[in-house]
Amino acid sequence: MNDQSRELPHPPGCSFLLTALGTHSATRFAERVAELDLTPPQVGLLRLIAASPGQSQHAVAQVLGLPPSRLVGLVDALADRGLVERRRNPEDRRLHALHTTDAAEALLARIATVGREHDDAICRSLDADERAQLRTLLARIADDHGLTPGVHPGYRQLPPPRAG
Amino acid sequence: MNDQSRELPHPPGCSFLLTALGTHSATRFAERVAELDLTPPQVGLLRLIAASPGQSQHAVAQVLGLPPSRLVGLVDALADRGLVERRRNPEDRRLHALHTTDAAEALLARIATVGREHDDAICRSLDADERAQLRTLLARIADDHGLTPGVHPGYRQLPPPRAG
DNA sequence: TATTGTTATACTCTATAACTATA
DNA sequence: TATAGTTATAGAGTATAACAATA
Repeated sequence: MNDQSRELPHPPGCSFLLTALGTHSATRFAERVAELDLTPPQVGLLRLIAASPGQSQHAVAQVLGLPPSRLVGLVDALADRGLVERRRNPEDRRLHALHTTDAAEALLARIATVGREHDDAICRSLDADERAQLRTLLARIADDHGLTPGVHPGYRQLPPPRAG
Repeated sequence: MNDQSRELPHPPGCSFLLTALGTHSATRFAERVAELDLTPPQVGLLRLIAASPGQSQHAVAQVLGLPPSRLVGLVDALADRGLVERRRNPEDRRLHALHTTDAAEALLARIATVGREHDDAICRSLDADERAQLRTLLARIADDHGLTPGVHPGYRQLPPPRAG
């Protein structure tokens, strides 16, 4: 019988706080972009295409770390709404270069606003100095673990390449 | 045509780093506990039962923020391995009090070790002072957002009660 | 009639593998 | 034969709702 109550470790380590807050932040962000009729993976893809237009689906899939077959549905959803278009490369008709459309501009601006609002909501208990401190510490960890800046690691099923 | 390449916001805000690192940390932790044949939800449940034995499934479900029906499968898996047992309350036979078994002790110790190793791996690029700083900042945010200490918010489908 | 726990069902997300077209 | 993209299929995870036992 193990009936005496034990404490959960307190204070918890950084990693548990990171996991818990990361989940919380991701959930809140998903709620916000849902009001733009977008899912977080769609947002990440749209922003990536806007930042590096003209890449093939294969190339984009590799950057995000997901199988090309999964990209099809994501691109379809954005293309059906006129936010993204596939352009066949006449020199190699197998390739579909991905581009955002003019219609995506307004939405990208709203996404940027939502992102800032989300950031403010998450960090509202920290002053400017503390936020800068936090960014510095988190960026150090992210770099140490080889995370690609600006790319959410949640797409990939396999670990990112280890940083040297 | 929107062909000129634009930068992703750099440096990113705290919230994106939090989301990305939280996902990364969660994935790595899942890999570690998989070697103990456990999933992260099972680990959270086992640790909760060990910390507060004797609670009903209903009560545990409420703490974790998941539907009671989901708890059934989680408890079943742990009970089948002899780590947890359901004890009927003779005064109200509807209630199943949850307890860890003696056999769970060794596993809980290994979970604690794995947790420390995971924490060290995540934070290895920070010195002791920096880790303390990070914990302080993250704990402030977690408290501000009403996260229950020691409870992963990823079980629940609805937001935790907002902090006053 | 209300509550605890369980079972049945359906839905979402995603990976794998087969397939088409181009090279 | 190899590659880009697509479609088909299956599996994991989870919520909802119906159900059984107990109060």
